[in-house]
Amino acid sequence: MSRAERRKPPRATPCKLTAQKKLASVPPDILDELESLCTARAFERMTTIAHAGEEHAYLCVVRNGVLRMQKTLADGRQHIVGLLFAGDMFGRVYDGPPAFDIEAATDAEICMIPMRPFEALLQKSPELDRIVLINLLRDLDSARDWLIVLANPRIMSRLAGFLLMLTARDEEAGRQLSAGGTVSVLIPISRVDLAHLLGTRVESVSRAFHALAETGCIDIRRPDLVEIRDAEALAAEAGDDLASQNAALSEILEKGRAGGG
Amino acid sequence: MSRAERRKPPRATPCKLTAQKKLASVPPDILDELESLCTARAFERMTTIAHAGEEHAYLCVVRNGVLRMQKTLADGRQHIVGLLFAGDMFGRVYDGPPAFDIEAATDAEICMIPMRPFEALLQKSPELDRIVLINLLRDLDSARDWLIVLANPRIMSRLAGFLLMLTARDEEAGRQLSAGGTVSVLIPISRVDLAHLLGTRVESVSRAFHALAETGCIDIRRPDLVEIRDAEALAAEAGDDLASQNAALSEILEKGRAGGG
DNA sequence: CGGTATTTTGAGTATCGTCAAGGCCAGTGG
DNA sequence: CCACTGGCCTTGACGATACTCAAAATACCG
Repeated sequence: MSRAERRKPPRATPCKLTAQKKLASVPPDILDELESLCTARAFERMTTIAHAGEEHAYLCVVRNGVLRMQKTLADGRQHIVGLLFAGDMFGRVYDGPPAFDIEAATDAEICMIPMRPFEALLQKSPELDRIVLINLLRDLDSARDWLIVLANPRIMSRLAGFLLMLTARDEEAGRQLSAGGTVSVLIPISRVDLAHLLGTRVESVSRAFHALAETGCIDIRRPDLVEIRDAEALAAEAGDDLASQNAALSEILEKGRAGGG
Repeated sequence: MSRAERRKPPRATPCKLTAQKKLASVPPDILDELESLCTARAFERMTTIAHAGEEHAYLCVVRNGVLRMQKTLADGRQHIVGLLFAGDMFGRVYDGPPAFDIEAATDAEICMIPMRPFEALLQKSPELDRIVLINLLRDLDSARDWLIVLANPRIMSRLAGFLLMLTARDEEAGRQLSAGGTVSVLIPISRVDLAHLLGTRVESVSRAFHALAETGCIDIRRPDLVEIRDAEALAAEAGDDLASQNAALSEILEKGRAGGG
């Protein structure tokens, strides 16, 4: 079923873009045009949303769920270079085909706007253009965050970095942590995918999880659900440079230090 | 001396931006305005060009030399997240302060355009805006290339990937390789920096260099100058996914395969 | 020519990758 | 309702690789 849905995305419904606070600065008339162009579509887990080498026909905004950007190698192995969460955009305006596939890591809903009309709108609205540009800058920062995480020689440290970045993405989690409490993080991808993302093997990922649990940093509730018990220890394990470098993350740790002792 | 020059860049000279083929599609009148705003400045090796946390006052284009983007950690260690070569742009339009320092890895000349007037020009010229946008997309691809290189578990493979990306950046080198010949690549950063970039230690980098020399992939002329003897073997070592994924690189290898046997 | 920074080499230890087997969970079919 | 099956996660053992510490060799600069 999911394979058959690849080329014809299912369940097109109108989409309320006004909910996206990212788009707050866009003038109402442009926003109206955007909404008329935009359809929300649901994708099942494991379905491919965009293929590497095929020009993006849509500019997309993730409404909910998690997407993964990946390169599928000749031998069938997959290499993940990033994850996309709610609010993230993708689709390369003005440019040629992408180098990566986009797949739904979980069931996901996506706002899709046909590319050509979107580009036309981009030229009409400097505000919208700015948002796209700033969004790209954020993506770049995010990719460089990943570089720092991956540059860490120890797998356990890389996993710590991953967990922190996952937490930083989620405002809700941030609030709970800064209240001095613990927070549960849902890990949206399998161990295999996580291994690809961290540049290692499944077994090492598993061992790293349990090593972090051993030191009291985390508590493994389910394979895909961990509780952050000591965010600071986790940050220390990740190398601390990560925390000092990521604004959202350092804010969380800062608050946690003040509130939770 | 070099420390003193940090805040007041030396030797401001007018700058011919028409030479940048990237800017070919910009209308002449806009280009004139750009050139009147732009001054070229020379930076000595090791001098800081932009500080993390300080908003960029200039949009910059590298004329020659190599720059490194890095995070300086609390304990003084430095972590490199990318290199900038001739033609590369940096400076975040519309956005807040950057998370990384920019330092000259070699002596370098840089075109600097004051940010506010540049942003004004950006709103006047959709062509210029597009160029900035597409440039960002390229940076993003480049960062993701790095992710794939860094995800490789073996240091020797990461070094192979680094050398190939270095070669792919340099059109001259590409041409020589595609003629079936060998090509010498100047490594613009020290072993320590390279170790930081590859997420490992100096000793391992050194060993990896000599391991690649042992297998005949490269020839070490000087510590900072290696000759690529077998680009294909290097690509195989780097994992091949890198080559298939990077357009410039695969083109070079393609030509080399056809021309040099 | 001497002093310094960088690179290289060596030995020992920790970590990770590989191969193999076992356990847990959900979905399937009796 | 229960046994079976397949996918995913975990654990164990062993060899390969990389990190740490220490020291020597080389290149660079005045």
